[in-house]
Amino acid sequence: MNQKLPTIKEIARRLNVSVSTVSRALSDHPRIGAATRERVKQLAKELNYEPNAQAIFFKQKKTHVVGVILPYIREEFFSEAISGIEMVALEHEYTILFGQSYDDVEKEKEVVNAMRRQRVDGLIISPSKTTLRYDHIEALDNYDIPVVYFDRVPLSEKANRVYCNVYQGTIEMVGWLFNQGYRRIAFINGPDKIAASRDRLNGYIEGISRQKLKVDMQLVENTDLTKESTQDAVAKLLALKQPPNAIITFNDYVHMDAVQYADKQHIKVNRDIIFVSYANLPITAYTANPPLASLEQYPYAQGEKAMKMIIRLMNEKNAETQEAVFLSEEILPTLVINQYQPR
Amino acid sequence: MNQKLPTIKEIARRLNVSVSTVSRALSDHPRIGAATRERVKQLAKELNYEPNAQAIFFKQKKTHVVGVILPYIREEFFSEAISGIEMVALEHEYTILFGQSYDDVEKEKEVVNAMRRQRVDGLIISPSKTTLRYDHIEALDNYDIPVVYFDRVPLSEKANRVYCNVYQGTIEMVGWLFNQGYRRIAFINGPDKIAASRDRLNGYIEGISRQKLKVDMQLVENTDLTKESTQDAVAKLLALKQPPNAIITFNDYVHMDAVQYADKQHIKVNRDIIFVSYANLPITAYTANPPLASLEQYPYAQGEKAMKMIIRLMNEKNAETQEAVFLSEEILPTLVINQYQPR
DNA sequence: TTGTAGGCGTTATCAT
DNA sequence: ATGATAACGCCTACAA
Repeated sequence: MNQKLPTIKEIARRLNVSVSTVSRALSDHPRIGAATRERVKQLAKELNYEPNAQAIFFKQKKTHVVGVILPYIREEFFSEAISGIEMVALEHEYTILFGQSYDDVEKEKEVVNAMRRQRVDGLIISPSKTTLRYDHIEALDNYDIPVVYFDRVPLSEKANRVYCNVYQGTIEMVGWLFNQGYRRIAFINGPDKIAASRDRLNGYIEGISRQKLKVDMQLVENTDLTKESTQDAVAKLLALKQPPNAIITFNDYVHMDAVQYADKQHIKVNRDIIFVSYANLPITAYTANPPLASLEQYPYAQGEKAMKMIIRLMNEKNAETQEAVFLSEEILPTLVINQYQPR
Repeated sequence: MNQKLPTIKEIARRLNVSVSTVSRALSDHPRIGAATRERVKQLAKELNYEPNAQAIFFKQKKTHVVGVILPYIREEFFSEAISGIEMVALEHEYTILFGQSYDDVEKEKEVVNAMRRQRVDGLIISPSKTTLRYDHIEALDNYDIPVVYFDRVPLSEKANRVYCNVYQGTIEMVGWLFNQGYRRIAFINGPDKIAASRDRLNGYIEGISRQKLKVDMQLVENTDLTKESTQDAVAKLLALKQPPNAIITFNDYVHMDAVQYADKQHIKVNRDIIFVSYANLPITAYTANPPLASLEQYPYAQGEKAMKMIIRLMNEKNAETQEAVFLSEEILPTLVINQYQPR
């Protein structure tokens, strides 16, 4: 073929009617003759007519594009999340503009601006771990671009958020460890500025307290999520006069670095010290020492919810309604116990 | 703010000049007075004017959107690849429309059609493993949408392709195994319909032959890439009268399933039988039994090349030039030897 | 029930 | 050097 794509104008010309007639016929407008409607639809089908989405979006001042910014797509958690986003987007005929921040706030700014210039209708973002101020994201408000924070949500409630309640999950996790007989429960938390870490810590403290144990802050370390930092944290815990017999790690990636190091230090992972974690990534099933338990955070479901939320916000924007009401959706995690024999 | 975004029309109104003057001033058109140019640029800056990409693309009949369809983004190989694509896209102000086929040809058709309706300017695709016919993709030719096949390329040369030369890589791999003293080298290949498998097999046969060994097809099994199928293949190899002492697997995911099964069968992985693989995924470093060697295929670089190729094709399309010339780019893989002690 | 015309933001082609 | 106008594809208020 390679001929030009048919337009309503072309159909109108061939049928000797006006473009508006064609437009109405194709959109089943009530005030149109049944006969003409069929003639138009018939020819449209023959010509393989498809409306030009670009033209429609342009006229409507919409792009039907939603920006999605994630730290690292290669992390299974985020690739699952974007799959959930994609699924809902496809159902609603939205398109995903994809970008990574590589956990770098400067890169994040670049990508946010690129998306603004592309006039995305909305943005779903899981901010980088170095993002402490949200100015560059909040600036989108000036452009009427709604934003949904996802998984890594700001502390402030003045934002639309979808996240997993790791606070509750952590309490449950500590309770489970207690019931298994563990009393010296350590925690390798993430960067202390981010909400994900704060929630875990609060859950940990609450969980320990509920078991009438004393919170010992010597058992709490932080990692900036690099391998080196995680290993430092493990080393500090191992060097304690009374080392822990259980270690909770920030997520499965931290877990993998932690147990790799522990293994090198001749610790029998999940026997001398048991390890539990967050995320429950399928890939851990293949690793030498999977976590004995991991908190499933349902990234796919989170992605779906985030996309549904942004769609709702984009529609409300049209309606020009309310005065700064923020949406929030919480997912309850599940503690998944791994069935396997530690070596 | 929340006011409407400024347009050239608005700037023109305020400056009492015509829109065309503004347009020319902003685009540094030669026939424009230096004074007016500065006045316009000044005001544009004050108003934070940004050209409406939608309007420009609409007029140019371009979307500046490139579709990318991958089987599974959660596979590290593909997430690396899309990162390479993203990087080049960003540099050239292209946007990525993202979709997954989940290795299902029907889903792939859906996504391809969705992208066609969105009028992507080009498509980069790594076809699903169940894609045997390419009609639905080739149909894009009728819409003047260039296609670049990526990694999993069709056998036919009548397509634009970016791929890794696993044929050469496999020869090298077999040579390395031979030099290490292994003589019974088995191969668990992928689905035999896809080019990736064909190339590996040819490389294997050539590699074995170059070492003056006899090709024994009993040592060659196939997997459809599911865990079960892979385990069947391992089982068959183990059941041979003369089992192999080295096994090459289709990729690191197949490797992981294979060694997990071998381990259950009380094989000492990488001692009784050594395992080598393709992809060299970082995640394997955390697994119980990483491949002793893995063929690095540089997915990021492949992604970059694919994006550059599609950009070139999209530009040529404009020029309405040549008669079906197909581009092809090949990346040479590297055999990476893992430094670690098998258990 | 159908046609006409204007507009979305921008660029290009004519004029002036 | 600058302005007026048409055009891209579609929709819609208004007119007939």
